[in-house]
Amino acid sequence: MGITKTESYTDQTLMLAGLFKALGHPARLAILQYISKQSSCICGDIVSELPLSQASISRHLQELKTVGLIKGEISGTSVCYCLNNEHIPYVSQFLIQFQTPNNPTCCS
Amino acid sequence: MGITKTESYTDQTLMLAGLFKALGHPARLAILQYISKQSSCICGDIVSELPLSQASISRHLQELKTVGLIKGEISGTSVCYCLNNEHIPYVSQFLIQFQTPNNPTCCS
DNA sequence: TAATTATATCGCAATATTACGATTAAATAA
DNA sequence: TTATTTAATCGTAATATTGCGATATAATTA
Repeated sequence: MGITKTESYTDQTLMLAGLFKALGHPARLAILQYISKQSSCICGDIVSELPLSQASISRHLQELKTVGLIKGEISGTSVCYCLNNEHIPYVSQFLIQFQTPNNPTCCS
Repeated sequence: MGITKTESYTDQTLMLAGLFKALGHPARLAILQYISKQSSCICGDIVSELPLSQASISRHLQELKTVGLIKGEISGTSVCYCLNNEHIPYVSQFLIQFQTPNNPTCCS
């Protein structure tokens, strides 16, 4: 149905899935890397960095903001975006459980 | 368009985005956690663990397998799935760049 | 061989995502 | 006030995802 049975999962699982989902698009990864590369806040010159329209970049930025991966602040006519790394540790921590050695007797 | 301009990104970015995307659904996170919880290979009793139909679970398993997050091996009439942690370090490594301290002069 | 079991795939419907041009809104500059 | 600049939002079209019932496939068992 293209709709997810969200009521069946814990809040934590839903939150993590939301973060992963936001990270699950190459444009958003590129945006995050570009913002992270800058030492200070950058503004909408992401548009000139990526081969997407202003409208599309803006939508991706909103998605990243919604899940809390970036913050934005109006400054004049432009908007300054920067990383919000608050949630990154949860994501990294979650992945650790999958870093145990592969079971050698299993699915060779 | 619901289609991504994949030709604009590096293979590495596309691969990471694919992994994040696969992780970006609560059912798939739940499946991974369930598989990881078992000490040995488990089979399709994931179906009885999650509130999804056999067809839907099977689809999610295929997606996880496609991006290489799990491996599957036929054993009798059933199929044994287990984690493939091969790609996890890339994902974790990628996230490290975002773990630098937030710029305090930026987007208070 | 026929039935059973376990899983994958097909076909479909509902919803979501992606992208963009056009428009709107809000702040600044002329 | 009127332009200009910058970014968000609207509307639309194309494609993707999610989910399930039904069916197919493949190995096992009777």
